[in-house]
Amino acid sequence: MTASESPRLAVLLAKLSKTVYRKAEETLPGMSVKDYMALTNLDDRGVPQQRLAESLHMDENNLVLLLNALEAAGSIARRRDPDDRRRHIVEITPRGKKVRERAERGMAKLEEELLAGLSPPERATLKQLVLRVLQNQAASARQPEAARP
Amino acid sequence: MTASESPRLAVLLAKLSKTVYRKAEETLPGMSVKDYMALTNLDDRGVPQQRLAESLHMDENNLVLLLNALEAAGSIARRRDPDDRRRHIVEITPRGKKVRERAERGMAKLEEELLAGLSPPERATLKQLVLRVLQNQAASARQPEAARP
DNA sequence: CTTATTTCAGACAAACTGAAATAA
DNA sequence: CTTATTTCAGTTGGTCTGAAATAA
Repeated sequence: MTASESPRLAVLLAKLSKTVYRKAEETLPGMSVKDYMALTNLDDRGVPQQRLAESLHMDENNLVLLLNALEAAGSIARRRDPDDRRRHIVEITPRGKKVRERAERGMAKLEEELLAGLSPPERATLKQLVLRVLQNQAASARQPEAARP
Repeated sequence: MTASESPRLAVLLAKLSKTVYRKAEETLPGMSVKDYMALTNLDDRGVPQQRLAESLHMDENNLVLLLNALEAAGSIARRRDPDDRRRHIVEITPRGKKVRERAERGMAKLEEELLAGLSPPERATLKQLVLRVLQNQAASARQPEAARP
C-alpha cells in the first residue's frame, strides 16, 4: 500500500465489485451479469417494467434492450397490464427459470470461492452489513433530506 | 423482494457499488472517481506506471489516457526510471496533493452518509471483512490454482 | 390537451485490440 | 533479434438524450 491512511470503503467496494463482476462474466453460462440480475428480480406473478428498472438501478431505456434479448431467447415474456394498458408486465418463463437455476449454481460456486477466507458467521455478518447499508440508502433516497428549520 | 432465496453477495455488491459510484461522481469536486482512485495510489517516492495499473485493476492502455489528463491538470508528473529507462515513474505533485485532500474530504462525507445506519464497531467490521475478501482474492490470483493429483 | 409508459435511433464516453516507438 | 514498457489510433460495447407511439 502506498497511501498512509486506511483506504476508503468506497475504494474497497469499487475494487471488490470490479473483480466480482469479471469473475461472474466468466462463470455465468452463456449470459451476462445483467441478464442474471434481471432474471433474479422476476417471479411468476410478473413485475411492471418500470418497477424492474428501479430495483435494478437501471435506466428504463437500457432495460428495453436487455429485455428484448431475454425475450428473443425465450427467458421472459411481456404482456400488457389489463388495469393500465400503458404498462408492460414482465414475467419469467419456464425456460427462463431453468436458465436462472443454472446461473444460480454458477454464482453459488463463485460466492464460495470469494468467501473462502471467511468463517460461516463472518460470511453471514458481511452479508447482513452490506444489506443494511443498501436498505438505509434506499430509505434515505425515498425520504431525501430532513427539513432544516 | 421478488425472489424467495436470499440474494447473492455478488448482487448486493453490484448494487451497492453502483450507488456509491454515482454518489461519488456527484460529490467529488471537478474530478472523476478514477482520478481520485489514481491519486490515492500515489506517493512522493513515485510508483511505476505498470504497478499503478495493477493496483487499480485497470488496463495499462486506459491508464495512459487517465494519466495524460492528470498530468495536463498538473496533479501528477511522469519521469523516466533511471534504472530502467523504459519505465515511467508516476508521482503526485504538491498541487495533486491539494486536489486529493479536497477529494478526501468529500469522500469522507460520503462514507459518513453511507454508513449512517451502522454503529462504529459495525463499520469497522464491515471494512475489515471487505478488506480480507479483497486480500484473499489477490492472493489466489497470484497463486492461481492448487495442482490436482 | 397533458401526462405516463415503452420503444427506438443517434450521440457520447469508456474499455479493449493492435500496432508503433523506445529502451533493455 | 527478442522482450518489456509506454503510447496512441481504431473499434466495439454500454450508457445516456431525445423523440415517437400508444394509452390514460
